[in-house]
Amino acid sequence: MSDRPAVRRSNFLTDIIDADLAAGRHSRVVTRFPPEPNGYLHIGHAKSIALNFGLAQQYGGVCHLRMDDTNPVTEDTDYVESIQFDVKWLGGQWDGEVRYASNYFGKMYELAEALVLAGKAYVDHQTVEEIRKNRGDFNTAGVNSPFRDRSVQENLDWLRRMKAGELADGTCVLRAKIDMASPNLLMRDPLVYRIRHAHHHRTGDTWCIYPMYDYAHPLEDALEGITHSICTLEFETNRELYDWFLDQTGPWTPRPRQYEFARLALGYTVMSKRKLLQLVVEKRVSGWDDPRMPTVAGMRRRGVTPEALRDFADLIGVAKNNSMVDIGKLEYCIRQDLERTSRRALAVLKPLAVTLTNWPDSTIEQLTVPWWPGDASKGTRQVPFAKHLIIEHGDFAEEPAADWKRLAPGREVRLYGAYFVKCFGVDRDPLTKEINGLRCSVDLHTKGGTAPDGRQPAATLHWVAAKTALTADVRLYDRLFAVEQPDADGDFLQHLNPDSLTVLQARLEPALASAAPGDSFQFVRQGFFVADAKDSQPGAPVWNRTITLRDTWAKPAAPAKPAARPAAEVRAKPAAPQLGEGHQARLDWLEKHPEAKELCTQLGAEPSAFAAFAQNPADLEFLRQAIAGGARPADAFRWQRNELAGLLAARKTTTPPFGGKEFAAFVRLVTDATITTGAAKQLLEHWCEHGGDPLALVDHLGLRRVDDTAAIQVAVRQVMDQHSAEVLRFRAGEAKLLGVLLGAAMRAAKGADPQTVRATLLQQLGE
RNA sequence: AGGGGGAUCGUCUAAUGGCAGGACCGCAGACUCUGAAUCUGCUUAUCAAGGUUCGAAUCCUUGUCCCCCUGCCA
Repeated sequence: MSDRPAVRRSNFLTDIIDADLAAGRHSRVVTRFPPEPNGYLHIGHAKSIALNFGLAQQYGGVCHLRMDDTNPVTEDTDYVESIQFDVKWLGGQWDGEVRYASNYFGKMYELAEALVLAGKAYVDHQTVEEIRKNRGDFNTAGVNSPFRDRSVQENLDWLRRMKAGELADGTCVLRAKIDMASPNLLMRDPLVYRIRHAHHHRTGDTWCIYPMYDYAHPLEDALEGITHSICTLEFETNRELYDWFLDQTGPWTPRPRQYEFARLALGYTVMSKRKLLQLVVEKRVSGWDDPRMPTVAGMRRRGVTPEALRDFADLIGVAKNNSMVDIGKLEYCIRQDLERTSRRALAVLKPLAVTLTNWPDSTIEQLTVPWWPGDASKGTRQVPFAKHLIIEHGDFAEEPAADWKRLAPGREVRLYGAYFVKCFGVDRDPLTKEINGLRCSVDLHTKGGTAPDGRQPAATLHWVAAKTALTADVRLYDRLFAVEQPDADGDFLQHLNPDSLTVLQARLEPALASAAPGDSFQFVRQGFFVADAKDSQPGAPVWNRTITLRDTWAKPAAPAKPAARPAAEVRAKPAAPQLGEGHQARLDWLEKHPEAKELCTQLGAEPSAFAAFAQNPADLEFLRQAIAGGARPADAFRWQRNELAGLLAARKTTTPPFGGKEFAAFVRLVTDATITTGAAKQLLEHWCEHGGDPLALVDHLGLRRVDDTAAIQVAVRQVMDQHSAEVLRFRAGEAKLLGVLLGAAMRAAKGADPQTVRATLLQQLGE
């Protein structure tokens, strides 16, 4: 995607892909970016684009660009164009042609008929309200539709009439027959097709029924051979349905899997399409590409580069945490890129006239100034210097503060690329008394900015010559919203930043007249500016400020930092264990189950914790069998609860691949000291994965306990030799390195007792 | 209430039972023809309580807090 050295990104998705590749589930990675063509792409999409295209690139796979155009009433060809443009601009290179969900309408319909034939879908004539009402809610199961048990033939007839256009919008829908009592509301007979007599931007009037997202999306993925279907967190609940539809229509090779990551939330802006649209419609901004908008088009016009956006995506990473990204990170990426790519130019935003009293009236000197500071080889331009100059109003103070470095009465400064000047007089408007001009002298021996005597002024100022300076519109943009979370409460519009746009008539050095639309410059000491691509005229660019320079001196614009959490408040939190109502309920449960209670007493287990465990009948029975099999009760309980449970959870199951009796044999291995605890964990993991006989596995895996102290000493010695640096540091006082050394020693002295190894290590370390 | 997710410096994110790391921000200094950039250094974190383990951010238990799900949108 870019020519930068490929960085190895590591996140939960690369972990999954690594595992898939290692296990041979896929031989190559196919991802997709599936926007709905009903709006402009924004920076959140840019994150998704970087992710999907980046993952494909990182693994040598491909990424598809697919328009998810299943709802004809909101979608449009114009959006299709802008989306393609933006994706390309961001550097996304999709595999083959642009794809469209609508390309698969025929296949999707065939599969829907197959669903009906298989008795897995039915046509429902309930009204919208009835469907909603009968779906139930979080606490109550839904009720079956009266049309749920229609015959296959009847369903097929109705479906074909829907497709044939015989029915008006809303007459009926096709629903999947799943489970109206599912705790996941999406599984309560979700809609598959609805009737929409609407013109589709691609299929025209061919169809009058359109598939719903939950049905269409998995099929689009499967049909395209997508391996990893990556979407945002709010679709987690939809995954069960995604899998259901694929299971009912498959088998598919490859079989796509859906994974979810946290969408981007950025401070001082809004990201929802609805709110962005509202800003446009209500003319709070000039359009989708207003430079203050977080849209890709807006940022492009603002002067943000695709490189900056990609760097930003890399910087913020990918995870499942709901997070709010500090907008400063975006600003950092923008500055960092522009810093190394932009030419430097002189422009004065708020003018203050300067007259050089010792400069000849009519002399205009052309100074040659490099576009890149300190590197004339990359190009120079002529900058005229004359008697009447303009400097930045804010660069002069009549009564300077103690740390003031700029111009003041009696002080000398350097003019960028030109001469040293010294102020000796201030002119005022006779009426307002405001300063309207400075009288200065110029040191003619400092041409180019260096003094023969080597003196260095405290400041270097930007400037232009009054007579030759261009006058141009410069638009100063700031954050669109005044608060970090505009949509946290109430109406987000009330948080609009009234100062998000300021238009100035600025004075520019003449060379800037030839800037092409889209050209970026750093206006020295001001910020990065781009010639607007829309409003610039040939020879007369209009400028947008992309971003200011970082300013560590005067920081009025810096947002107040949220105060650090007061430590006292943290400590004030009650340290006492909080026992919820579940605690008492579990104790009550134990009272009602004397057998379990007796077992609990026998184990010496904490009653509430044991009850929580014992409330699962399968787990309790497993434990009973283990005890019956001869395992010491407390050990059986501990190993089952602390170790086995975790291993099973990691394998997404609850039933172990062996019975309680076999488990007892395993537990006895530890109790009778045939193997150490550490070895037992290894054994258990292997056993869960591959099955077999635990006793045989002990020798097969070489886990039998080793008590040979001589062998342990050799192993420890070896480890110390291999980790001499750590040993040195440990001896120098870094006690935490004992863990590293001990870990290595444990692995070397396989099967040895940890205490013995530890003692041996400590002893040798002390020598 | 039910279901699905999540909790690590102020912010974002690593560490897959063995040295809590990086980046942004901030602070201090150096350098500077941009109070920028660059360079150097520094401050700051495992939601809580128990348990398992030689060793826990990581495994187990119980809590706490946050997000998502009841469109014929995607």
